[in-house]
Amino acid sequence: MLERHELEAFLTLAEELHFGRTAERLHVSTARVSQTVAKLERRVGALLFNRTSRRVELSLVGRQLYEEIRPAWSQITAAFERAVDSGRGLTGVLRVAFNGPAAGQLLVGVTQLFRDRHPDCDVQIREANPSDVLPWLRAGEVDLALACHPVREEDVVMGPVLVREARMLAVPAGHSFARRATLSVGDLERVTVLQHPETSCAPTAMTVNELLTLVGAGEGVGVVGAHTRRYFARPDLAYVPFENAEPVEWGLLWRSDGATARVRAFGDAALEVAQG
Amino acid sequence: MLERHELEAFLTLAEELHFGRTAERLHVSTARVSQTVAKLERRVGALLFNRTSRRVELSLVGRQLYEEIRPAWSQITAAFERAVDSGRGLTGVLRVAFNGPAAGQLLVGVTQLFRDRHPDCDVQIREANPSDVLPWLRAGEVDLALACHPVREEDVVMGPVLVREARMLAVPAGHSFARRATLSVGDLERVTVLQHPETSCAPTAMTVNELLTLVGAGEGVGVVGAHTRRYFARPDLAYVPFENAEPVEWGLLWRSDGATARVRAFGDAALEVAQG
DNA sequence: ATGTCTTACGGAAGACGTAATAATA
DNA sequence: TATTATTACGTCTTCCGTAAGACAT
Repeated sequence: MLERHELEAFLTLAEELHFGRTAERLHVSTARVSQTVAKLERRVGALLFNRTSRRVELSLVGRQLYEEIRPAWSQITAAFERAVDSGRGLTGVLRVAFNGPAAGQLLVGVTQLFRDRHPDCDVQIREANPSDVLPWLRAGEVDLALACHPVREEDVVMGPVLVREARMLAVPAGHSFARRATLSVGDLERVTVLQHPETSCAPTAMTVNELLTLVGAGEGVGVVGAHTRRYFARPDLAYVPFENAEPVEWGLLWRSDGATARVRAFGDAALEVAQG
Repeated sequence: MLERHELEAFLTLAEELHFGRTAERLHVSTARVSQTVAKLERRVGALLFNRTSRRVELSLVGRQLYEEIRPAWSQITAAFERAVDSGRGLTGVLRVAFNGPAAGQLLVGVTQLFRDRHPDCDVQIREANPSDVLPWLRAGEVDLALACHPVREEDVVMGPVLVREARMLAVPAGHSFARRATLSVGDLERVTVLQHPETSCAPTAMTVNELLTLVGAGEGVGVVGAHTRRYFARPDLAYVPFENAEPVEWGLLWRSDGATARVRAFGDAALEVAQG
């Protein structure tokens, strides 16, 4: 008595706190989520969520239940995944997200190696905007993402660093910094730094192109990785390296409860390609 | 993807290793168990059980899966039970097994107190043969059992001792021991001791009456608790106390993953009745 | 030959989506 | 008024038991 679909509806709603998004993640209608949760609450005998048509939040019993069953259910799904993997070897689909042409190019090589080794496992690559990466991972829309480290989230694991590149500043072509050979981090205090999703949690630009356009328009400057200079050379911009900044590091991300054999095997392939 | 009914069919079959008993525990037909497991195996891509129509045993992947999933699922069901308890207070049914008239009499008092405190929770009492106690607990047919301590099983928990009584020996009326005021444990070496389910794992008598009948027929002697003398006084038997034996101890037993609020509340009531 | 697992098939339960409704900010 | 949760209802999947079959001892 506590069906899988009820469990997942409850867990997902507890995370999303929104019937629409929950339904989307579960690929069902919002009506179904509502009815499923309502039925569960009737059986428990108490509201699991306090909600109006505008806000959803966990009740006390709901929170307690969530905390107790979330890790256990992750364990079960992971164990099942492992059983499938050892049952049929590496099969199924592995969905990988990336952001930016440099990451894409790296993934091409990794994917070739992976497909070579595991021909029965399908690999699907999707480009993501930086702000999509974590939501996609959390929703299970992708199993892996190649993104900028560091991501400090409890439910997401970072793999080893695959690429390290110099941190550079994108400035308008006419800016005084454009004539400098190098910059120091201290120089940033004298200019407006536009936030960029790869390096910040509160972005003003959702994509690299948006950021660079803003910089070109003189709205400010932007911190980017060295690859940007190669892939996004523009007449209205100049890129100047820092002399004392930490490098930008790229690596794979996956959900901490999503470390399936597929994910681990892809991580192995990625590390080999990056090192070789 | 791993429905509750599949999970329970798998876990139960892994414990019973028998489709018929599994079906019985799950209250479904054996055909259903067979189809459910078969479907699960198709999805995993490997046999979970090696079986003929005569023998069922866990495969390697099956064993791995069982060990990883068993504790997690227990956690989930227990958490759900707790949610229901805190949601509607103590409701539902509590099924308690006991063995022997003395235990039954104690349970009458405990049940009265429990019903007084938790009028919304139904209590069902069933008498069990000593050999039924553990199977019934494991199958979830009862939530609690009042039985002889000690039971040393990993999946069964013993509550505190509720009753302590002298250990006595049942002997034929004409036996030389029948004229003794007391016996020592050493005396047992000179006679045939019939095993009794309450005190042994390899019984020759399934019930107390069977044991006493055998003793009366001169087949041997039997070790029993003092209450037996009161409830099973027979002309063909004599009961003689030991002077140096450990007392017989009675207490409640429940499944280690079945410590619901109902079970705990009944345990509390039992302890109060036994002490008061 | 008997007990046990599996296959075949018809019926019922309930999970699902669409569309209309209620409620909140 | 717009957004979001809930209710109503018809469809369809699939879970289920019965009964017959296959298999091993």
